[in-house]
Amino acid sequence: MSPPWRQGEGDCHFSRVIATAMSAIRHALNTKREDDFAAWYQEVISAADMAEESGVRGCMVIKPWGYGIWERIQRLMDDRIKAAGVQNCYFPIFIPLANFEREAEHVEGFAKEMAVVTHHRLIADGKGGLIPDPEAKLEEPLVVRPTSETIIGDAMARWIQSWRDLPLLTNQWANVVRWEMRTRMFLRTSEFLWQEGHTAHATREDALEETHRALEMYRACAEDDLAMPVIAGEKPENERFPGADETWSIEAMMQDGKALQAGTSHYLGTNFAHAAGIKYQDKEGGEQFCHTTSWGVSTRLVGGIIMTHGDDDGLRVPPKIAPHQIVILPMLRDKPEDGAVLAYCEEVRAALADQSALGEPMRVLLDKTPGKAAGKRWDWVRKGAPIIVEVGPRDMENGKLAVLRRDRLWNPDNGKPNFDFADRDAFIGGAADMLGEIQQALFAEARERRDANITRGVTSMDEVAAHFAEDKRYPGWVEVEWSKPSGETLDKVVEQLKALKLTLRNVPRGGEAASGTCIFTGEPAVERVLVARAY
RNA sequence: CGGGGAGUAGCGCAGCCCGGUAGCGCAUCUGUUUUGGGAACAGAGGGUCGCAGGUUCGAAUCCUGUCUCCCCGACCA
Repeated sequence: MSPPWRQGEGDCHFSRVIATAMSAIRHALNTKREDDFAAWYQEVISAADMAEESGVRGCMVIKPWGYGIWERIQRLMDDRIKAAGVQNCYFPIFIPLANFEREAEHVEGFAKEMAVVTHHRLIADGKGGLIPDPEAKLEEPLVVRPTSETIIGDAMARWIQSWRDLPLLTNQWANVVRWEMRTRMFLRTSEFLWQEGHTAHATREDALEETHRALEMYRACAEDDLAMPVIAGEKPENERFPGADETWSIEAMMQDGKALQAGTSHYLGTNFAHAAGIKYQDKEGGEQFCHTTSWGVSTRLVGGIIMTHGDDDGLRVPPKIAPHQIVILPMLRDKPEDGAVLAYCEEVRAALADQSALGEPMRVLLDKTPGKAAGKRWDWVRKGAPIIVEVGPRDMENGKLAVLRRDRLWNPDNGKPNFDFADRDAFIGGAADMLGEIQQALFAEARERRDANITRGVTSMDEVAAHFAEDKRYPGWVEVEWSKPSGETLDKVVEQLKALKLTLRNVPRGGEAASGTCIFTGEPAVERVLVARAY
């Protein structure tokens, strides 16, 4: 089976490059996806200058290009959150230990990966170092938030008295800490950045509606903003958030065929309401517990973008989330005409920046840093700027520009960068459309790849095992019918799958009804569930 | 947290077994010649060899501890 990134591309540009000129192409990265996907992923992060190691286990320094992408995601997501009537708040990073003890499943889920603050002062150890002062031990340890249900639940209990106070719709942008055993940049770090929405409602119906609204918001953001196709659906019981009655997710397919849980939305029932005393008086004067929800997406999305859109030349950033959508590189030669070239570039920059693309002011960078344009070009290719424009003295004289689209980097005929020597005004006039096209092209490519790699109609565990056999490097996902077992029966299913390094992803929302028998239990199937290797 | 691998200049690595002036390629800086598409040549700068102890006249090299990263597993909304 060929790698997923070669599938679903038909006779498109990239395939022809592969066929005709691959050997001639000198890629901007050293590692190819096909040779070592994990090493390639890390190389993209360093080559695109997105993040670096920090010296603290599992924690990273997010550099301007990586953080700029996160800021774009934040901006677009925050707009969607606010449009839904949710208000931003900020809650403390330190949570009293006692808060966590209230919800039994929640404790169990997070206890093993908690950072705990036990002292509030340091003291000299007599050997030139510092130690926590034994005299300054906290009466009650504070945990560094791994999520904020408990502390926000406290606030909700204070803020809600009447049915008139509902629904209460809050969100916070914050960092959280989970002491992970094994970390990977962006995908699983000990500290990460996210948003967590927390809402309280009068009824189960209202809370479920909010759970689904958030899920749909995530689907729309992933697909329309990040150009990352996802499958929205409900998580099986064993994958639920600790303390949730229902957990829903969006699952994205990475180029190596693995699934990435890219966002979750939980219906928490009245579990946290009981734990924190979130109650309201209804219209009849009776006391009721609130139904709550929580939902979040994190910097993990940046990892998802890398593994969805990256190629053997680095990252490709969808225009909607690119910090710079167009980068202009003047060809400077330490000659008198340099000034005129720069002025010409500045005119082009200003003309572009004056316009809108994809509903926002166009983000254009004139890169004046010293150095040859040809060298800087590859830096921007690795970073994945959607459009790179190079301008030399002769372009200036002729009113032209050399335009390079990152999604069509190579000329299939000669294996060289696929420059289009465009008329200046025509390019300026068409730039917004071109950015829209790139956004669409990246999404279409990823969606075709995903669709080509979901296998349906698998009716036995033997078939599943064969499908995910060792020699198949890119098996993608499999959808099977099952009886939705729970408890110990489900545990056995999970164990069976684990032996094949497989996990249950989700039951796609609005999927076809099941008609056959469960491949795990042999009982009549009730729904279809996705099975895949996962990050 | 268990097993394995690694940490030497910004990046990629050699040197370690067998202790004796810290090296190579790329990148950077300077100069010259070039230059419409990832320039060539010459010269130069840059390293407490992850950190802390120990052995030794002498440690990148040997020993102990520790931190961090990678791979496999366990774990992981």
